[in-house]
Amino acid sequence: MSTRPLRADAARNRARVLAAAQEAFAAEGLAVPLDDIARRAGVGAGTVYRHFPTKEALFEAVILDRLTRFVEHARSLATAGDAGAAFFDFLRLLITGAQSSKDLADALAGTGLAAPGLITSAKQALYEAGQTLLERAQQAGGVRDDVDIAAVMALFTGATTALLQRPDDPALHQMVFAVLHDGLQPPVAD
Amino acid sequence: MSTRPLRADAARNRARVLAAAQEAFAAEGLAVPLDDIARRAGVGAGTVYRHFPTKEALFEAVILDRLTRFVEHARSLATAGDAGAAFFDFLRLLITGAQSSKDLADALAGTGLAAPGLITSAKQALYEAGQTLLERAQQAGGVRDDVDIAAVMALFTGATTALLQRPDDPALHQMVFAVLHDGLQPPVAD
Amino acid sequence: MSTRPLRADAARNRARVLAAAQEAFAAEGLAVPLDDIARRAGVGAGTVYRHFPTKEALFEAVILDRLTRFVEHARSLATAGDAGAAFFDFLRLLITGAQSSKDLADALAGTGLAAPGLITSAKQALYEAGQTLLERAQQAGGVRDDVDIAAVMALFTGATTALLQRPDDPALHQMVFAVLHDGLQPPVAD
Amino acid sequence: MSTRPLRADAARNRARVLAAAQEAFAAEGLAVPLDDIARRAGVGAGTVYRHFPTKEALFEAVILDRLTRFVEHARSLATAGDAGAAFFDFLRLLITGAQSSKDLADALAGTGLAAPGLITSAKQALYEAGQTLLERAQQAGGVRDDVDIAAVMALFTGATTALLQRPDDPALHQMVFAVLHDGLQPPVAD
DNA sequence: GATGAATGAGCATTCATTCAT
DNA sequence: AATGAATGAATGCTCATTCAT
Repeated sequence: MSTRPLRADAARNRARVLAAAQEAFAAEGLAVPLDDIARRAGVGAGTVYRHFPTKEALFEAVILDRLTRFVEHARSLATAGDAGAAFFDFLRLLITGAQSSKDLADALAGTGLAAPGLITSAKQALYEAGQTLLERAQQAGGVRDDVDIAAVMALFTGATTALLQRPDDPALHQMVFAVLHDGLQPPVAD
Repeated sequence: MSTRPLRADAARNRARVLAAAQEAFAAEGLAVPLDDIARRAGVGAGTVYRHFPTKEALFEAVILDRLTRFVEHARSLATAGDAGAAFFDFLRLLITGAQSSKDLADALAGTGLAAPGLITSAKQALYEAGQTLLERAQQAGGVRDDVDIAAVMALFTGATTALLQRPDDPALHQMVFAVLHDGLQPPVAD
Repeated sequence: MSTRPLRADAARNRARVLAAAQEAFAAEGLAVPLDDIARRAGVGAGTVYRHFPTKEALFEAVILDRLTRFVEHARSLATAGDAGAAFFDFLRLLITGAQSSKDLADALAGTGLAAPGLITSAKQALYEAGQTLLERAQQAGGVRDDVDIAAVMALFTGATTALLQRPDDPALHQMVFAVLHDGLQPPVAD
Repeated sequence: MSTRPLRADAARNRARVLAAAQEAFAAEGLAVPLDDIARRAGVGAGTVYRHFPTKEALFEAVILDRLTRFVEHARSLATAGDAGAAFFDFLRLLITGAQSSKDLADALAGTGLAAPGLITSAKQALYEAGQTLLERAQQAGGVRDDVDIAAVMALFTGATTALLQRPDDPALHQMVFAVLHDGLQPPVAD
């Protein structure tokens, strides 16, 4: 009749699986065998399936977790004083964050499998948060008016994917970011 | 009208296999089962292997074919009158061409499997051709001086990857290209 | 009475696979498709691979199992009173045992694929055990001095291979053994 | 209307295929791909099939060719003066000849595929020729009476198979032959 | 709930045989 | 007759998913 930590155990296992999957997907992409993830998590394959009905669902959960944090961060930037700076902070965050994870880059770029509904929603949320920042920046004159959030995301997720191949080249990253930054400036009034 | 091989022209079959592989790889990436490619080509699996000793070799041939055309085109631009325009023509070509092919985008971005030697060489050739155009453009004052060809390729292959998801949105492509174009301009002397 | 796995005892399945492989290899050599072995064992192909990472590993295990028993038997003969009799017991054992198994005959004769390391070691152990018996028999005057264990093994594994084709002819076996037995006697002192 | 060497060409091709197959089978056994044989022979795969309806038929022809020569040799020994010496010459021939050819050893030992009819007949012929030699030797007191040709063949084809693994060890061959030779002697009358 | 063994469809690749040229 | 391209069944092996314990 004692309160055995059943629920706690389950929750802990779920977390461990998620963490292991994050690592594994980030390192090797969707191709990593599910058994590997289970082993990394220190659980049986069956346990993974108890928490996630499908490998794809696990992938979804991993991405969702990451995207949610991005969205939160983006929202927290929405009230910053300097709208232009906030927008570029967001973009830099995007590049930095995705750089360490092949999976996220894939998900954002739409590469890989067809994105399940939840991921699409989360991307949608991210776009909306980004759009808020973009609009504020545009109104503040920090960003040219003739771009929308889709274009911005395409530019940055694309760059992220490309930079993922050269993780140890900060000069390259700097150049890429500089071009994007300058290209997003409003035209010089003459 | 039947799909059976009417005349066993080896060359024709090779071409059909290559074409089928191009389609298939473009549509689904390296993951397409080789049997599917064979079926699309209307040949047996063995025939694919007669022409390409390995699935990877087939992929290589497909990419090589595309890359070679790019390189040729790039080289033909090297003598154009307006160096800046030639450079941006090249970039537009890159985006347009890669847009229809996940495989090429992957290959250029370095995503997917480790690129076999020939592809690496072809990429090298493409970089060199691009570099020539870039340098001429920079000397002509059409492009900022502080970027190198690696950065440019990262920006454009990345954008290509991202745009691949939205093939039917010319406005988006236009915006993306505009940002990259403007971002590559030399700083305005004031 | 059904062939489906009633209780998923891994050990039992492993044993069934091993037994099936023994039969199959004995009957048809290394050429048996692994699926056939799986079918004989009443398991899926994947199960075979769970227990043996490779077809070759399975073969190795089968041979190893047999060889080990031979070695044990040979060693147990090393302390017998009559050294000559012990030696010929060993040889008879070899013929009898290998008779039912093309695979063992192959392995001993070195036919078939290159023997993996473990088999080579086990053969080495068998040779050593045989050598002990041979030397004792030679010292006791039961066997001619001008043969070594390699020659003896060549004679007996060879005979085994040949007799394998006529498993139901005890008279033939008897003749063969008699010739070998007499040929191994020391020269008659006159 | 000239007499083009059609027949001659065909015959030459057949011979080349046979020679190539002999080499290939001797070196690698039945496992050698038919295309390799065709390439070695400098003809197309189709040409091989024009002369031999089946890979197995080609194998059969190769073996038959070898066996026939053995039979001829054996028959030529049947009239030799020293019946015992003739018999042992035959046996030595067997060992020497088969030693260079995995395929023949296989065929004689009955290893490999089920022997097609023709091979069985040729083996039969070889047995008969051997039996003649054996009987003459037994009558001359050169060989023990209680063995038949089947036993002798088992002993020698077996030894051949085993020795095939150690082609560069003449001392070993010598020992093996010595044991068989002595074992075949008639018992010493005391 | 957790475990990890079992399943079996799926994939790249080989090769004997056929057939268009 | 010869060629060698095409065929397609077969094989070893992987891995997402299920299920007995």
